[in-house]
Amino acid sequence: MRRTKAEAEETRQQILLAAEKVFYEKGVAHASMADVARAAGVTRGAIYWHFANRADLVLELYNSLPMPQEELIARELEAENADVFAVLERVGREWLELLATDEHRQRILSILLRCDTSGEFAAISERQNDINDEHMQALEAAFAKAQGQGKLCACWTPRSAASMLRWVIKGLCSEWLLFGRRFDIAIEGKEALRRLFRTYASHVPSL
Amino acid sequence: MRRTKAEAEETRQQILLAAEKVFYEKGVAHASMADVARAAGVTRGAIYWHFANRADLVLELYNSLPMPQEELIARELEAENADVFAVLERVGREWLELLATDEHRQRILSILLRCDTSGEFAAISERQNDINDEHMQALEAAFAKAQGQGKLCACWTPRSAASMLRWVIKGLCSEWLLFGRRFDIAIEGKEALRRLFRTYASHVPSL
DNA sequence: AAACTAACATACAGCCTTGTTTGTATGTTG
DNA sequence: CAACATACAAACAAGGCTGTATGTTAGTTT
Repeated sequence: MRRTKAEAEETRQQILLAAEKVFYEKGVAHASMADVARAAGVTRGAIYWHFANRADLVLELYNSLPMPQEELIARELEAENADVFAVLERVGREWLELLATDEHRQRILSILLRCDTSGEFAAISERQNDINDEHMQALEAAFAKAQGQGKLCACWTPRSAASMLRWVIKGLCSEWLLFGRRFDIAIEGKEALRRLFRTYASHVPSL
Repeated sequence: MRRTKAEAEETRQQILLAAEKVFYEKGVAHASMADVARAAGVTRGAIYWHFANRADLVLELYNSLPMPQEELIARELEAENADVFAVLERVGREWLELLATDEHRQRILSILLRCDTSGEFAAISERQNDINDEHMQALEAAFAKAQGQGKLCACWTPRSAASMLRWVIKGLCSEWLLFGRRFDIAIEGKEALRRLFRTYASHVPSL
């Protein structure tokens, strides 16, 4: 039963939604394509028409997440007298708020966190790694700029500051997502960021 | 071919070692019992004799990890004039060093991190959660003690300090384990702990 | 030394999955 | 309005995996 292009796109979205639900509940590894198909109200044929295989389906799930405007942030940080800490803290806060309010993002990130990165999903894992590397470079550059402005406390290096920020956010998010979301990530995260950036700026003797 | 008890225990250990290797390389979900058996030089029969199923095997892998002496630490912290920060920092450092030097621990923790916590492995996940909760309680109590001694900077609460410590360590470990161990966790972790505990102690105005 | 049992190996049944292929009805295009 | 391509459904083939049941050998007990 040939459908119009719009209808086809609709079923594609349905499949993605169903995959999100099923993979989140049963785990990527233990959910079959038939499970997804049932949840989407189609047959496996439809899934294999729109997606090459399960790995591709997960990848598209990942791609369906709108990513924060990195170029915009980069431009903000490039400004001559940019307040690096203020920008970074705000971006971090926005990211946490985005995660806190977008349930799709929560589920998809949970799926990716729990999904076995070896084997068929290696590609996804590698892409995340690449993105991570870029982020770290950008972060380190930003902190270096702050250091040049004399704003970074002497006990931090750009690298150590960037690493610490990344570790805290990563720990925070994984704890929240995998641990039943037993605290308010927006609030606690905001406080943690506040404290962290305060220590970046405070004037404590170097190590 | 009936073996003596000692020999049986030996094959049990062989199976555990093989499981560690295979699960680490292929991921728990995609490795079959036959894979493990082959790697151990036995048949699946031997595995099913020693372990109930795959989940049990993973659980025993987890149990094979010697855990740090929590009671000993607790007693140290209970001392009237205990230097809480010094103890906590040392314990954190020791934990990172233990992880850095013990490859079995690295592989097993990697397996657990990447293993799908829903479904058959829910039990393991719950146990980790319980342990986590205990740790958090102990940490919070320790920081509360430090606060009582007037050593905790006013901008921290016992809870926020404990959370931050946990997030940093968790972020640090997952980054290192899942990310190809591309930095020296003992050194960088030591530095991060140093900076973190310095901020706990430093006298910065409250939030 | 006979009876028993621990420690496996081997064989079996059956399910579930994946990927593909075929069929088909319906849009879409010239 | 053909001819073709699209968007699926349905059927198929093949294999892998799990759990168990059974077989077998060698310690162990009495």
